[in-house]
Amino acid sequence: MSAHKISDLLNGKVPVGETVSVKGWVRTRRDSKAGLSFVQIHDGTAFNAIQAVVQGTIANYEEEIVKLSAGCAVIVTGELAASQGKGQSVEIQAEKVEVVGWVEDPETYPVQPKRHSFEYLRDVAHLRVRTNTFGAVARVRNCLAQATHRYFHENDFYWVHTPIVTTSDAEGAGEAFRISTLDLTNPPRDDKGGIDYSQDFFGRETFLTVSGQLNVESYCNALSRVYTFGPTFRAEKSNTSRHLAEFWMIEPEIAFADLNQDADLAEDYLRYIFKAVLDERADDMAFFAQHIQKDAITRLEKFVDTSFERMTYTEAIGHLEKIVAKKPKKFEFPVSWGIDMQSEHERYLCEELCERPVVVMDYPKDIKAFYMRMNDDGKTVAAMDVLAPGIGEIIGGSQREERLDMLDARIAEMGLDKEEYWWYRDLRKYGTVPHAGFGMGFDRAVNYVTGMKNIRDVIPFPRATKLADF
RNA sequence: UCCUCGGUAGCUCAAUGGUAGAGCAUUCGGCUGUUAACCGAAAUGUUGUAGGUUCAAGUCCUACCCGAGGAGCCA
Repeated sequence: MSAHKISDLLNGKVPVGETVSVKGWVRTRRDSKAGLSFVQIHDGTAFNAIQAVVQGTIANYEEEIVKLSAGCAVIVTGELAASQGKGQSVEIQAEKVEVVGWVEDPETYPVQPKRHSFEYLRDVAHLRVRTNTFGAVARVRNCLAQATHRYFHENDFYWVHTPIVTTSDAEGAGEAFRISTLDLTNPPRDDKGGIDYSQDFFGRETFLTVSGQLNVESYCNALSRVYTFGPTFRAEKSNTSRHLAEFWMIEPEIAFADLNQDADLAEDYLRYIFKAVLDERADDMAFFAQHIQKDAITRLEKFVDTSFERMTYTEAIGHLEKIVAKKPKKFEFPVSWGIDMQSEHERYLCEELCERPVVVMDYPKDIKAFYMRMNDDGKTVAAMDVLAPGIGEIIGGSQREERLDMLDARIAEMGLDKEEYWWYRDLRKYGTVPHAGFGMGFDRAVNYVTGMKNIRDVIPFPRATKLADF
C-alpha cells in the first residue's frame, strides 16, 4: 500500500474507517500506562502532525514503541478513526509501526519538542526544518515561488534564465564576487605586474551576477514581457537582518511601458502571490499569526484588498519635512530635497504615515543608477521603490532610459566606460522602445508574509559575510 | 565597517567580587484517551577564547572570536 499524505488525512479527503499508512517523523510521544502510547507524526505535507494511537498489545510495543523519541522515522499503518480525545478530529489506530530510522542519542538530538531560539536553530540548519516554524516557512516560501511563476505565466511573461556568470559589475548594483580558476598563490602576471586575466578560464575577469536586469532587457526588447527568477550575489559585508550575500531575486521587465505601468505590475503581482498564500497555506499562516506576528493574516488580507499608497519622492520629502517642523527630534538624519532617504524616513512613510506599502516615485537623478529614464524636469528619474512595513525596500524599479543620447550622457556623467556597455547600447540603436521593470527581493517577500524578522531564517541555508556553513 | 547589548548544563535563562542554580530535554519510578500532559527522583558545567587585576573572578580590565538589535550599502 502506498503511503497517504498526512494533509489528506487531516483534511478529510480520506474517509474514516479506511486503512491508511503514513510515513514520517515523530514529533512527540506520550505514554499511557493503561497500556497505550500517543505518537505525533509529521511528514511535511501539512502544518499539523497526525496522532497515532498505539496499543500496548502490538508486537514491538515494549521493544520499540516506548523508546521512540522526537525525530525518529516511522511508517504507521492502521485504521483512520474519529478521535476520542480533544485536539484533533481524526487519528490513526495503529496496527503496525515500523521504525525506519532511530535517533541515535535522544539526549543530544538538537531539535527538542520545546521552544528554541532562532539563533540556536541557525547552528543546526540541517535539522531546523523539522520544527514547526521552519517547516511552515519552507511551505510558504514554496507557495510564493510557485505563485510567482503561475502569475507571470498567466500574464504572458516568459521566464528568462539570465547568466550567473557575468563579466561586469560596473552596473553599480553592489560589490561582486570574483570567480576564477587561477592559482591564487601564484597567479599569472601581465606586463605591468597586474594579474593576467586573459589566462583565466573565461579569458577575462568574471563575477557572480548582481542582477539579471541588463541581460533581461535584451529579451524584453524582443519578447515584450519577461522575468528572471534566480540566485543573485552581492559581496557587501552587510550585517543586518535583511541582507544576504546569496539571495533570490525576481526581475520582470515589460516593453512599451512607463513607470506607472511598472508600479501597476508590482502591485498586481504582489497582490496575486499574497492571495495565493492566504488560499493555499492557511494552516501555516495561522501558526505565524499565533506565534510570530499577530496581524500576519489580517495584514495580508488588507494588502490584497487595498491599493498601495503612491507618492512622488518630492511629496514624500514634503511629508517628512512637515514632521520635522512639528517634532524636530523625530529623525536622527536631516531631511531636504535631494537626500537619499534613510531607513528611519522610509519606515516612517510606510509604518506610520500610511500603515501599508508605499510606492515612492521619481527620485533625484544623482542618487539613482545610470540606466533610469530621465524625466522632463531634468532633475529626477523615473525610478520607484516599494517600501513595506517592517522590511523596508522590498522592490526597486524604474523605467529604463531608451534614448541613446540620454543614456550616453548619463554613462559619461557617472564616469562609466561607454564601451563596456556596447551591447546594452545596441538595444537603443535597434528598435528601441520605452520599457520598465523592477527587482524584488524574494526572501524579503517571505519575511514580509511570514512576519519572520531575520532574512537568515527564511532561506534554507543562509550565506552572508562569515557565514557559509552547511 | 561603526554603535549598543549579549555569550553560564543538550536547550531557555538565573547567580552584591566570596560554595555553580532553576525550568525544559534525558534516564528511572508513579499516574493518566494523552495533547510541547502531570507528580517524584537521578544525572548533567574547562561560565566563548587568551591574558591581566585581586586573598578570591561567571562577575572587574584588555584583546580576540561568535551572536542579537540599530546604522551604512541595497533587494
